[in-house]
Amino acid sequence: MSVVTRFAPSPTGYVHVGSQRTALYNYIFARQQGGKFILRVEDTDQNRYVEGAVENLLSSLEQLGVEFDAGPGKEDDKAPYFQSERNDIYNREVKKLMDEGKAYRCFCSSERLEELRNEQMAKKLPTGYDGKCRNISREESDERAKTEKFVIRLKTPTEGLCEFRDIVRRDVKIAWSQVDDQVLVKSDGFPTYHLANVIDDHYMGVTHVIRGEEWLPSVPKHLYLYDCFGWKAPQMAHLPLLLNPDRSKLSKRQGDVAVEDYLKKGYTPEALNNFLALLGWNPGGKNEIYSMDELIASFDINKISKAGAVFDTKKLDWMNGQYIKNMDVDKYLVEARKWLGDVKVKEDKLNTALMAVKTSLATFKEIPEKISVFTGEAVEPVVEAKEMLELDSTKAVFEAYVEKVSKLDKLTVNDFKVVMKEVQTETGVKGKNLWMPIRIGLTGDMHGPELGYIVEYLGKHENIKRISRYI
RNA sequence: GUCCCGUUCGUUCAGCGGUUAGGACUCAGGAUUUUCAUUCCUGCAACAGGGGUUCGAUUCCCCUACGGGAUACCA
Repeated sequence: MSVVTRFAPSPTGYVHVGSQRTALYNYIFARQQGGKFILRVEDTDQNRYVEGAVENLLSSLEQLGVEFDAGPGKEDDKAPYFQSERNDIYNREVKKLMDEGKAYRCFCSSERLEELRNEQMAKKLPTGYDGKCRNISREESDERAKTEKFVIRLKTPTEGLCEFRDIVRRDVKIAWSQVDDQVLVKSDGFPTYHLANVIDDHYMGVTHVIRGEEWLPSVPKHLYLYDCFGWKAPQMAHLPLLLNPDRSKLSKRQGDVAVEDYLKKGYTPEALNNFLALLGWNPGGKNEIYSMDELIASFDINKISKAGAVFDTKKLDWMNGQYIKNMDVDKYLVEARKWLGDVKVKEDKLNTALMAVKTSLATFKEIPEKISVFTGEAVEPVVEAKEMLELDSTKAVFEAYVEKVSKLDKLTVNDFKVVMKEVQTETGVKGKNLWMPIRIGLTGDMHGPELGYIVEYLGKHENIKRISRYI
């Protein structure tokens, strides 16, 4: 049977990087197995509706190149892909459960439930529904349903052990006594995650459920539901969580968690995917840079690690820098131009300036700062730089430099090289004492991109003007 | 409280009964470069603790500690 995986986020308004990794693993595994990857929107919680969230979700996935084969906008015979539009299916299936006595209406108030929980906690007992409405007769239940609010609960086993195999966790055992009579249908008539998830996965033909570790304790409920329906359960793979530097669950409070945040900070989709894919799994070997195709080729679902991984952006920075350095020149130039911000650069010299900083970027967002050496005025030299300017040799270099440059019509990178050669011959100064004063004289700074680029960018007159100040 | 899951350098990932415990990032030092960056080389740095099993445990089992998750009419 062909593999079908799915990414099933609830539309919260942004894509969490942890979700992105889950989506990535589902996508990669499906592609590798020659299977199908589907996107399903889990929007059964009416209270959590966020305007524009679906558009945002779709756009984030598209930007990162995680392409689904079926989903919103790509409907097929399994559609709809919004859970909020599938209520007929859920109702139909729940009725079966009710008729077979595997689910029941519960009329308990939320106040009673809360009280119950507090009592159980106080007595150091496991918390959970006590089954008060479990044995109400169908007749009485039907009657009360006409006037009272209710939810529908699953009648889960009360004793024994639920044992199952997880691709990541291997063998897991959970006692049924720990499993609550899960609410399947809320009082507003919408299904809970547990119900909708199982029904959808079944009807959509999902073969592998790859999702976050937070779902592991719910697996018995899901397995039992498959059982009640007489369906074959998919294989499960519960991924380790992404963590904050203090090892708590990665959260907004301790930094950016949305994919779009990182895109806005100038990280490339390729680097972000590469980085995320290697958090929890690694093909081994020296190389850490993998294109999507390479990830698909080398991914091994059986080698996903069990422990949570800290989302440390240091490595992301390095990785992103690698992607920028190795980026095709044309692509780089197009992308880099989007990040100029307020910096005003002469159009005819823009490419020169951008190429000069290509190898020094960690993210695109650094571009304005990095190319400001071209566009800005010279900064005030630091002490060490000033000392350099006061050297006797510097005076000779500057005079010779101005003299040579004055004779030229224009000043290109190559002209500059020739000039420097001549200055060196004439003054006898070479090495650091030759080059550094020119750099400082022009920019005021001791560091920066290759001098030739700067010289060419500034042009003949500006060169003369800036150097002359120190003669 | 109860249950589940986890624990190898600071971070990340290898290792799957016998290894000088390996790679990558970070950091430090060096080489190259007119500077910074790049690139290259070198170095620092880890098996949470305690019991077993075994001729031999980082690898298998148990306990403890620590961390995380779940415990919702949220997903």
